Amino acid sequence: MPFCLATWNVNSLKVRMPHLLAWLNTRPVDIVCLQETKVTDDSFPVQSLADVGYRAHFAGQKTYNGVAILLREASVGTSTELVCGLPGYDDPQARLIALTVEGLRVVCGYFPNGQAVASEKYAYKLAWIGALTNWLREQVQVHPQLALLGDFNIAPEDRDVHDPAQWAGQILCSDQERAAFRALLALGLVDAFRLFEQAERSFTWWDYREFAFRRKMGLRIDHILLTSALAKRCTACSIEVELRKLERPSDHAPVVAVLEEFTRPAT
DNA sequence: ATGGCATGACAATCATGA
Repeated sequence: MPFCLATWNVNSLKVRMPHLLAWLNTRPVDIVCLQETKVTDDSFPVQSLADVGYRAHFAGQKTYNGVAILLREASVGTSTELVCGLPGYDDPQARLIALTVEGLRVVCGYFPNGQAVASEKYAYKLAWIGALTNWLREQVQVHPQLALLGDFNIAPEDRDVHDPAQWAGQILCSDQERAAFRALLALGLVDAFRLFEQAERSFTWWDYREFAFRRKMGLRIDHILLTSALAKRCTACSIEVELRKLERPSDHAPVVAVLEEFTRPAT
């Protein structure tokens, strides 16, 4: 049985629960990273997810942000080393959660949007990613099998943008953001999606406005980065575009990476 | 040049997203 890792910005877990449950029913991925849950921890739908076989770890806040990692009970054991919030970076915004399961370090991040280049939020975005990069530099040493999944809010290359000329230098596509993305790769991580041949105009986010989805006007800003040890085990990576076609969809589609059968290292 | 659409908080608009 292959082992599947997924990431999905749900844009409100409360609103997207029916979609999430239906999706997990047809595609029972083993580990699911969620962003923009927009729920406080006391109202996280723990029971509804337990009912369909998933154990949840979460770090949320009111109205904005919020991240979670769901573990499929039938396929993974106990998790350890739970981290909520970016270590060493004092941040009231709930944007990071990490845990270790099956020898796998799973880091789920909701990167700041940045709003506009040169804005205060842009500076925060770059600082946040810088702090993440520094923390991961240590993490990849300790955990050779590490996966960074989430909404990066960065389109790494022009081929990840429906209209590169229109987006040139804009937020999500600026040189500094792309450099920050490459700095993450420089830690020894690889973009799982680009390990395989993919269709042109493959995106993970489409604006709700202007019929952007049907017009294929999107960006690829949700990613799964893998250490080389994991990349060797990765046999496929795809975007679950079908979920963007549903009624009341999230503006993001999930990304799924498939790993070949995991062999527990000898202890 | 601006807003479009969606969500949540809050009770008519407003902040935020990307």
